[in-house]
Amino acid sequence: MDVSYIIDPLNDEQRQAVCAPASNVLVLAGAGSGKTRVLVHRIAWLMQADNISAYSILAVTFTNKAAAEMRGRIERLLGMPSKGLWVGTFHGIAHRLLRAHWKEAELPQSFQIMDSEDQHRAIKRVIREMGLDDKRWVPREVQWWINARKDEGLRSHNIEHRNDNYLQHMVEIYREYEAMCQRNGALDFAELLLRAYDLWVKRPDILQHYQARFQNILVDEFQDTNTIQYAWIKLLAGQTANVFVVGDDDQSIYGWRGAQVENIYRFSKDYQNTSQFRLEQNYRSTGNILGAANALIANNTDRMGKELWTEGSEGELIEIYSAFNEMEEARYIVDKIIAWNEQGGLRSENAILYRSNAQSRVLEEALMQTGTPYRIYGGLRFFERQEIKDALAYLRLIANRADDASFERIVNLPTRGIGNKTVDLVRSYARANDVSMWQACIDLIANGDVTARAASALQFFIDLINTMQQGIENMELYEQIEHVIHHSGLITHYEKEKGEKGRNRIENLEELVNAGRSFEQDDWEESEMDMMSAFLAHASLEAGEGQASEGEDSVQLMTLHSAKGLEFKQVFMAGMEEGLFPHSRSADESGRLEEERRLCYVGMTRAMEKLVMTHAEKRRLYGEETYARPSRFLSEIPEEFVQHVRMQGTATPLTAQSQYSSNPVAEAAPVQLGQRVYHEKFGEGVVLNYEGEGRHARVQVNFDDIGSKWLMMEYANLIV
DNA sequence: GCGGAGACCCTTTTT
DNA sequence: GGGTCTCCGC
Repeated sequence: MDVSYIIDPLNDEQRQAVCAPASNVLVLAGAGSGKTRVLVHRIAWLMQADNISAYSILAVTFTNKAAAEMRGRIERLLGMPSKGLWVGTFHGIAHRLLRAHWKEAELPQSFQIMDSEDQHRAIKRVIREMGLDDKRWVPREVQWWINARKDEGLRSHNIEHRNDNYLQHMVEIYREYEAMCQRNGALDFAELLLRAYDLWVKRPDILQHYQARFQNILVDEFQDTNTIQYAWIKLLAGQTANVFVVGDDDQSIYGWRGAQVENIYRFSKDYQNTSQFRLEQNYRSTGNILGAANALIANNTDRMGKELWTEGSEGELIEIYSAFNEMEEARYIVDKIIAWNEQGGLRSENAILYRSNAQSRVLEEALMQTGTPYRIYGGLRFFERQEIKDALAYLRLIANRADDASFERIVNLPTRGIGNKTVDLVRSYARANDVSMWQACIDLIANGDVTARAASALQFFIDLINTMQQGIENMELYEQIEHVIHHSGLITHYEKEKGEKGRNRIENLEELVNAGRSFEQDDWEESEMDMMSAFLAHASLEAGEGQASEGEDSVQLMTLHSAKGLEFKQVFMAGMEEGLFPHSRSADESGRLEEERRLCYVGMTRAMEKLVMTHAEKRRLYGEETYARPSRFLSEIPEEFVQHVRMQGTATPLTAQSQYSSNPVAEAAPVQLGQRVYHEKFGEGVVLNYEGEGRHARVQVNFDDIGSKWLMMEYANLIV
């Protein structure tokens, strides 16, 4: 068989990795070095050259996007559908296993997946029911703690707490939460992995089946695996499978959610006969961008050591722009994008990256003002929207009456006279008698234990759900959704919400019907599940990037985290300020700081042609004005790669001076342009510019050591 | 039981 | 700044 189409497009290093003899392989792949390409070609190689069946191959990724892309590229390369091949996220594959073996995993067949918000609500409820103070036991923190334990493979009974009061409480909450999930047939994200792992540990016969099948396991982004994922792979691999992992320790940015970079180092020890390959040739970025990124990341200790290089040109210098405040920063970025666009470039070739989602608002406003189309990734995703979750809760309750979380969400939405008191009553009856809240309603009505008014309201709700279930029998999936959003009263309810918000919600609900329709066409695979259950699981596992206006050429906005794996011709990194990036919460531990630096490295290496990093001296964030120094990461980039750009107008300070000199306030300024001043922290410098009056007066000083800065006269204490 | 007004809290990244 | 929660009047 001719396999040249598989190996010809590869460079030497890539080819060695792709064609490595069947054994364990660790590929250390730098940013832009063709990581996905190696995985895709390796799979094709296994099938075509080694004649391995697609059925014996399992490829695991972290995001749905990556999984979809890998599958698509494999199919394009082979020119046929990848039948039998398992490609998916850790969570998706765990879910698939649990659906197939729900009984052995001790789950109800109708088990549901909770997203983070569902989990948060559930934990909150547990804390309240235990009579604990949620000021002291903050649901968010507890949630975080429980997830971290699950990621380590620990259940409540595995955790020692001896005389530690705090731990003891945490473990108790954890235990109660576990019990509640089990009662309701609800699984959180971490539980999917843990259950799938436990399933194999408890049932060696099932494990053996999969071990025999998946003799070839491939893992993408290996540096992001956590303890349980590592253990899961290891269990599956057993003694005989060949494991091929690709990763980059410099791009490990998920330590905060349990990812263990150490897993890369461990790999060669845990898997015998591992051959190791390094991909350092970069096909993405210019020499200057790579030089800067290499220099930055060299500040981290604990690296496996890699240096990216390119055959391409040096390209343009990296631009560092010092803005005055966040609005000016945004305007600068948008202007550059518009210029790019006017010179014939696409808007979609531009990405604006930021550390935290809170930064996106100002950027959005600037884009909107200029009528520049944009698209935001992350933030609130489709299936996470309130109205969508309401609709899904109806569908879930129809599918599974024991789903208490869904019950609570919609029992009085739209309001139908079932208030907190009644719900409390239902909840405590359910707890006391160990039945679902649904069943509790039925019992309470039958026993006459509720007021006549509450009883009739509850009965109305029960009838509503039952009637809808009958109503949607024999309907197509999308018709079922349509039926439910109308008959539940959700549409009417949201129609009452005024303004654009309400209209959007209606549109989203209608979009949900469309989502059902396209799910039927594209995503539905025959399996143990009925289509509705599959759709509901899909809604939890894939938050749904799909937004409207996808077709339009638009600027891409996203956090640095979600930019990993992507590339853009021109990249803007906004908010390069101490406290924001590196984030203040990362300052205390050095490990966290290194992770921030890796995040910066990830951001920089997204750029193909041009990288612009901006910082603002003054920023309104979380409703408060803050002043921040430029990020230390900026000063870690050697000057040879950098071009500093100052605020517009300041490049010609003297003309600016003539404009201002007619201004009486400027004339009254305590400093003069061109004057030499001394600042306690920044040393000596020359006054370049001055503006504002009184308390708000600001002065720009070009310091001998650190360059130009805007300072508030009020605080600067300049010595003339 | 319902809805509005104001206090209160947080505030990184996501499958 | 804004989302959530609580309280209060209807």
